[in-house]
Amino acid sequence: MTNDLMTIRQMCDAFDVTPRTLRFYEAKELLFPQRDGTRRLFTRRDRARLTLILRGKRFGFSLEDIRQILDLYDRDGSNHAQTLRTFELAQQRLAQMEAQRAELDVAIADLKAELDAGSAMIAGLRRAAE
Amino acid sequence: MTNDLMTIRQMCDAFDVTPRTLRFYEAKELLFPQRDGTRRLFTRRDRARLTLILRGKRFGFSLEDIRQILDLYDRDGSNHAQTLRTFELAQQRLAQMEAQRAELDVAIADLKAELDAGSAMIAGLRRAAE
DNA sequence: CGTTACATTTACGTTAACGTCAAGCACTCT
DNA sequence: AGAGTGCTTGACGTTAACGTAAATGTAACG
Repeated sequence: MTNDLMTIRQMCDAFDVTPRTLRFYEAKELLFPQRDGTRRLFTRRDRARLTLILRGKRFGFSLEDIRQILDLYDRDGSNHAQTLRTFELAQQRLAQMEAQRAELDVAIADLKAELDAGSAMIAGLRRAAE
Repeated sequence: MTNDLMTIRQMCDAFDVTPRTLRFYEAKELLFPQRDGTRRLFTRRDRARLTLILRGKRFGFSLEDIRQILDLYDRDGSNHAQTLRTFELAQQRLAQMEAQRAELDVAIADLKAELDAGSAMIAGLRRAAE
């Protein structure tokens, strides 16, 4: 079986992050590796948390958002209200992302239109430059 | 007819930007207002440029990108190669935006899936918190 | 002339998520 | 002992696009 404790390098290789990132996450209290003297040893719990952190980032959550969510469960892993809170955050984030996509769609459509229209944009630039 | 020269406040009202923004754009050499003593007076040319700047921002261009494009036409308003260059930049930006939208679509789909699947994410968070 | 209302320059502050040194300890191999 | 490798803790640097505050000017109104 895989050793339960991993060095910083093993973590970096396994999750494709830099040592700086792991130390940064520890400083931000997202991870809590054990110590062997001065060296960090990451536990199964750290790996589970890191997995969630990276997933959260893919969803566009900030590290601070993620830390808060993780903390909710640190302090009370069985509170149903906390679970609901997490759902709410996820829903909010989803709404944000969809709004962002909508804006992006408009911008893409506009830009395409200008390119297709025979360079209205270019003409505009000409005028702006005199 | 509208006065050809506008004060900073008239510009702010007309374009919905702050004075700081206009001064910032001048510092970045995107605008070149005239002076009445110490005060700025924005010309028709400045207004045309600002319109393009704001349009460029909607498309996600950085101010530096915009400045470069504008400069191309400042230095040579009739060079066909410059026009092509602008097209290229626009096309690149379009490709970026579409890639970004694709990523966003994946993230949205993933997040929806986790929410719909009966909180796989929540379960993961529980485990990560122990 | 005093106040009000805008204007100006200068310059530090903000935000996120790390990057990039610098200096030094700990172990191992030879 | 010396060399090499890897880990550690600081601590400042980076990026974009302004925000914000301080000190000052000046134009018009009454």
